[in-house]
Amino acid sequence: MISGYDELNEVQLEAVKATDGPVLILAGAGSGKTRSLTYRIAYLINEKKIKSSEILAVTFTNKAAREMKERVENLLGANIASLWIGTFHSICARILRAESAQLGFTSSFTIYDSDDQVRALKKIISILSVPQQLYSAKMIQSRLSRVKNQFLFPDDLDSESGDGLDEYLPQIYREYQKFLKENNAMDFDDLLIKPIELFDQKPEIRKKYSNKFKYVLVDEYQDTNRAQYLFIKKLVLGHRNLCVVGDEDQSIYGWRGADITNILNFHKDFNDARIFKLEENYRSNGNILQAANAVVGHNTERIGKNLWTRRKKGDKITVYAAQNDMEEAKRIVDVVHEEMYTKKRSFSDIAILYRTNAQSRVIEDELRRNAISYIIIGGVKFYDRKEIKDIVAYLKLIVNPADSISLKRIVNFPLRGIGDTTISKIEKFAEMENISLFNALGRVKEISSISPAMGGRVIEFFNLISNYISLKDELSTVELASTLASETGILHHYQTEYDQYESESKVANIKELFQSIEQFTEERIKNNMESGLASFLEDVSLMADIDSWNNSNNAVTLMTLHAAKGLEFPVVFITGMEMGLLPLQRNSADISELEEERRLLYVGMTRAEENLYLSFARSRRKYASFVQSTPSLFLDEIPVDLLSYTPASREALPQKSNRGKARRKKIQSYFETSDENQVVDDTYKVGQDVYHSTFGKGKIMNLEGSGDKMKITVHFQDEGITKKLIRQYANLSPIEG
DNA sequence: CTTTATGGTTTTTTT
DNA sequence: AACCATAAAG
Repeated sequence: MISGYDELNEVQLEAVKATDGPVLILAGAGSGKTRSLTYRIAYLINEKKIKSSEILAVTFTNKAAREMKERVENLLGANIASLWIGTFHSICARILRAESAQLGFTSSFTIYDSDDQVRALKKIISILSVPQQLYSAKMIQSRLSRVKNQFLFPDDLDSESGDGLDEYLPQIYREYQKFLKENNAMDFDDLLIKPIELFDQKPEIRKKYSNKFKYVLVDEYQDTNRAQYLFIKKLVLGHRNLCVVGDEDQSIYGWRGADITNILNFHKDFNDARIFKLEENYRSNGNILQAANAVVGHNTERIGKNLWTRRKKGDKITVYAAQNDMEEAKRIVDVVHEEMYTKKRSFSDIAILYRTNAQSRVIEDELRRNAISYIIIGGVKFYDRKEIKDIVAYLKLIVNPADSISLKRIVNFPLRGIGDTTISKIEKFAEMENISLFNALGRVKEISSISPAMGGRVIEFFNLISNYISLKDELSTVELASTLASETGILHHYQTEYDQYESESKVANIKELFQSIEQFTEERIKNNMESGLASFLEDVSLMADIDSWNNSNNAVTLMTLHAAKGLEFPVVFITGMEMGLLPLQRNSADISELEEERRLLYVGMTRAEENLYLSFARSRRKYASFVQSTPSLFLDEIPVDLLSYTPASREALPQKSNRGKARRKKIQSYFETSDENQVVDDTYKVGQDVYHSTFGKGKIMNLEGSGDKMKITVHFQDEGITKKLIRQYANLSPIEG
């Protein structure tokens, strides 16, 4: 018997012991969800004598997986290396590596990130001659990803309905999948889809995994999408030992295809499911919890729960109204100092949250000026930096020579005098010969339109990579990476091609990469796991920013509200509480999107243990100019007696409005009256004459959309051209008469 | 054929 | 302000 079950409350203990059959744990914020899950795994192993290799636990981040594993090991006092625990993506990747041959891939397939996807799509779009002006590759990528997350295939798509892109989508989808297969690559979405396909096509493989994983646990179930749902459903077919944990109020990934109905309808899928509600919050002071409850209580898409705490009420929530974003940042710094001196906080007790990454800049500047150390999660990811991606692309090509996206990324970097034209010729040749682009490089001499001099350069590159391919099993990953960086001249390039400051930071990043490879290898070897180059690359692809964060750094943490999920801090700032920002403008018109914005705020508020500071700015720099804004309607949803306004802000807050219809009307009117574009909207009509500074006089042919993003098609007589312009940037002026 | 300059376009959240 | 695609220069 493991000790410590007295750490659990009654409901938690019941939930831990309900091991067999479907179980839904509705766990409010700070209700000891992780603790319950941890004990449940320990209980299965220790009391029910289930082997750790027979348990599958799915978490939302790799960091959560690592922490949970450590906690279970501490409870058991034993190593549980054979427990499968990780994100959907990493678990699926692991299955796919093992079964890749069944799907016509090799086990060293490459995982394409969204940048790679866009590059691939660009190529396909040009081949299929999809009107590029109308649909950017980026837009198509997100559309396609959404479709794939819903486990839809080209044939499932209705090419007639919706906008013009639907006409092309099935075709793009087919070509894109074909391209991926030729490159021995899968994208993020394939990682989820392919296992399901495999389970459907080969029932014996489904059974194999079903039998292996006798107990399945899924955390953050409210953020699963359809593909993830199907994967789990097929996996537990037969034994049905499935335990899902989630909180519908914390569902914040709808935009990524997460389907809140997965959790709302769990009891319909499994009608004998036992449901446990964890409603006691151990994290936040009373006032904070009450405020958070009040906010999320305005939502309709919820099961509903009554989250309560025995903790003291604590301080009121401070609301600060700043003139502009700089002042907001200054105020944050003041309060950070105040918290440190009066309450003896350390930097690591403090988190500053915001809706969009762009907001961090001003705050960072102010923190730096005041010598407050901070770490920032998100923004430009470490592995997304150019200098890192370049080296990683070399490594990817070495592991998987079929990967033409990585090849094209580096074939002329550092500059080798091999340009686009040459590559297109080789690509054409590869297609004709039905060989990979890499193999075509080796046969460049057979292409008559390429000069011998040029061919020589190509061969040199081909030999370079071939050499590394044969070396890859002899050298360790670090050795490979560092030799590569100096031999190819990448290091030299970054040392010389930039100004000193930039150059130093880029070189430092490259060194950091080497270090993290070493760290990874050590860690993996220690745990008796796959440690080679391929596994490092997979780790890199599936790594989230939060995964490498640890709170032991003595620094203030800056991150988006999304990234804050699952974390807790004594002191939390939520900044930019303005209409248009939180809720974000484009997510405010649709009621269910507005509700997701509200949940996002709820997630942020419930991160705070003792002190919560909310702030907004009346004016904020956006792009290159200042925009005025009004306070977020969400502020209005917090009972006034829980708030303490900084003096200046009281008059800036909206009047408390009536409940019900009046309030909803108010939400709408915010967008009707406060959006000044609406007022200007009748400036532009079809047929209207306009003037443009570069194109001269023109006539409006068509209008699409509204507001800043309105697309205006104008025919310019003088130039004899027709252009589609976005209002925000177009700088058109109407001509009277 | 490659490199550089110019001008047009663009920011939501992320595995 | 920064990034990308295309056009002109080398």
